[in-house]
Amino acid sequence: MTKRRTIGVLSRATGVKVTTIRYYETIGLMPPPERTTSGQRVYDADAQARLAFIRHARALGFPVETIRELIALQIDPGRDCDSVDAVARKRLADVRERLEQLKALERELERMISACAGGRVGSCAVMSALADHGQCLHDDHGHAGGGTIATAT
Amino acid sequence: MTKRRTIGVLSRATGVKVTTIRYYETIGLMPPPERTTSGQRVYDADAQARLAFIRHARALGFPVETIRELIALQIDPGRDCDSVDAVARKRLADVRERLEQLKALERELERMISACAGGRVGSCAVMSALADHGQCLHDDHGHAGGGTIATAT
DNA sequence: GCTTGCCTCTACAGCGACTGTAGAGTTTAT
DNA sequence: ATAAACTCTACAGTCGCTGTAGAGGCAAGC
Repeated sequence: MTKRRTIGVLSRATGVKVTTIRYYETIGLMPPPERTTSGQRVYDADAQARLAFIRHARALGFPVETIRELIALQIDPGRDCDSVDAVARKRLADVRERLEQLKALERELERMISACAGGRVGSCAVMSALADHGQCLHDDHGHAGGGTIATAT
Repeated sequence: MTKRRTIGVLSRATGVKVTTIRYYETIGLMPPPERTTSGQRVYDADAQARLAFIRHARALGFPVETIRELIALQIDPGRDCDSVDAVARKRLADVRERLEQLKALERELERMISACAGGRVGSCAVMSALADHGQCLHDDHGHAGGGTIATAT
């Protein structure tokens, strides 16, 4: 007996919000499930496994497009593992790059905060550190407008 | 003689793209500058300082709303420095939290990749690690649907 | 004066990955 | 029978920009 899951049950089982599950369906990441006569979605164990896979990959920061590729590979399990490995390695490289950026941010924020003596805003070290024309971080203020600002948080 | 800067000059001076400067104007982060008779924007040194401040704060990951608050504080420099300090500390806490998350991702990705023996996709360790129902990272799969998936990269 | 080539203008759509809302219908529990 | 909880669709909004289209402006060289 294959368990019949409504979208809410599936949501609680996987930790993916109901609206997000429907969104994944609209973008083709989840296949359209069967419906009851009244039109409610009914999911099986395969759907749950797939959603769990997606959730885990998203938690690791893989973009949706990459997950789409991984699923395509999954469906064709005879192929070489290299592409999967490459995707994971690429992701690891991205994560490490972001880690370095964040560590730099951490250092600068620490420096700013420790300099704050708690006076008035007019003489606040944090403020003057910010007003300082971006010397500390990545000061490309001379030549090119390569203004890729660090993607937030 | 106050230098008259067109938007392109300002852009090159600060490393903020022309379109982004105009965007900051529409959202009220930059004040509307003077215009030539033909309608082109003309900026002064104050505008450049303000834009440099914004750029630096954005590079540190402060959200635009927070920068708006900081600018409001800046305009009123007699007030206590506490709120500025608090904003910076909050940001530091956010950065550190994100650092921890990313380190966890790094560890899990390393583990996945080192387990990959390079066979076929059907038996790929990376794939089965992903299919594994989210045990490793933050397995809130029991009770609540608190599905805040780690914000990507 | 005229052309060339870059610069600037406005207005609006699109990105990624969802989230929120409105308004209506369905299922389950009491 | 009724209330509570769930589900449906469709679409707008989020954040911080980026890209596009089509039109007009400006300095330098001829």
